[in-house]
Amino acid sequence: MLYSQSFINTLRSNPKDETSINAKLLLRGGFIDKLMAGSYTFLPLGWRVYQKIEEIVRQEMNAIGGGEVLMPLLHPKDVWNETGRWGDKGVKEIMYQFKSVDDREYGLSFTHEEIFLDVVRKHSLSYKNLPVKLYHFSTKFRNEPRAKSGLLRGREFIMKDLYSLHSAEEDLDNFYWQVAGAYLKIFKRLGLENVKTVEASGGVFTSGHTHEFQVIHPVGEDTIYHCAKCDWAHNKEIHIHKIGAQCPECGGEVETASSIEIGNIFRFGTVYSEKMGVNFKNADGQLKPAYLGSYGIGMSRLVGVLAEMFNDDFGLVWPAAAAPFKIHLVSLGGAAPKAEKIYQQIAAESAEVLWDDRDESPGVKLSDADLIGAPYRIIISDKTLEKESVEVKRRESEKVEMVKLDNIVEWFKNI
RNA sequence: CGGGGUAUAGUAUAGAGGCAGUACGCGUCCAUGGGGUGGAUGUAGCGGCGGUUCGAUUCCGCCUACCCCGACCA
Repeated sequence: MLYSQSFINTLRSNPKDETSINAKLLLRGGFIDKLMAGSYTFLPLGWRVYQKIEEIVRQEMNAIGGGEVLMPLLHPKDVWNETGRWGDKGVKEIMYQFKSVDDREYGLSFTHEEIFLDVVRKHSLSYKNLPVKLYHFSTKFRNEPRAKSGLLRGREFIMKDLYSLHSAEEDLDNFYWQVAGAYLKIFKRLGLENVKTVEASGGVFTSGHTHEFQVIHPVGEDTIYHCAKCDWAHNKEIHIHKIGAQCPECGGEVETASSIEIGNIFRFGTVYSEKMGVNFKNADGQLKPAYLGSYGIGMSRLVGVLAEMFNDDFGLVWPAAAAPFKIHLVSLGGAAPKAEKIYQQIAAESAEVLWDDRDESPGVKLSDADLIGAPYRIIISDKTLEKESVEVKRRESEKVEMVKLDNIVEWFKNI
């Protein structure tokens, strides 16, 4: 992609009204734009990052048998009344509900259990049809009392939510842990190594215990208690042990940490199915309520989390899997014609190259490259051309490497 | 929702009860060409409503928006 044609506008100074690292860097780098508190536009760079993450999540959801769909965001009151959630105090606090000019009442989606159940119950289900596993990427609206921290807590954000319906509790349990495994795989692919699977309460969603996926980070809003030795972890809400106490699993020491929640999984059992009449025929021909699970990942929040975690004094340092471009090609001085050739050669192999073709000073181009944070920077200049070479540098490293012009395409094939 | 803070150009910032300034950005021109290069020139601004005043962007009040702490939290 050509820089000059890409609507990339970096800022020289930090925005005065943002203090969170992710908001500062993403705004400065031209990844996002703020409409209002908790509501951001993803600009071309930011959307590329989002799409990288989305594709990874999609692959892992498909791998566990999920079918991708897209459910509506505008919901009629009636379906929410069936579960009794429309009038629920906790729900009313976060759900945007309103009356239209036609005097009918609507709500904006903050989750999709009701809609998913409504979709599946319209078909005669037998145990042979189950499980059903559907997921989608879509906007969630939540009237947060306080939006904050850039992309970490918005009033409108993108979530991946997966819903599953089962004929037996054990089947739900199995799938529940299968999703947990897929989630850890996703986070690992994104470069998030130390994600804790934390036992927690279900908030407005369920009275049973659930599991959250938490990244340990100082800006986190959550507090978790986790074992220093094994995988045991509890959310503060349900935690009854003291710091320094022994882990109930392995006897190791319990530590506390701030963390950011990036995913959450729920087992609802048959509660909502009973309320909404979501039944299936078992092998004996009897109608039984189906078992529901739901599983979320905060997609847009994940962009913020990565920005928050992967940066330095000069800008973002994207993990390879989420970087908007793999290669940031900078041409200096009279090297533009050669740069164009290289650009075309690399672009022919993959679209993952951004060529800064602007007529700007070296300092501007190099600073912007740091700010944008692609994993590899290639410089081609009169100086490097004297050696028939380009300079290659990894974003997180100081070291530069000279690579012969003739070998550059091959070089990138092998990384 | 409670507490604290802020509001001047696209961005970041000065400023005074009486013509609003600087830097960056953006436009044009010249020079330059490996870490936000130098010079010339142009462009664009006091969040809203009300009060005090001859006169308010400045003082006062209210509102709104944004940020932070707390409460809350798929």
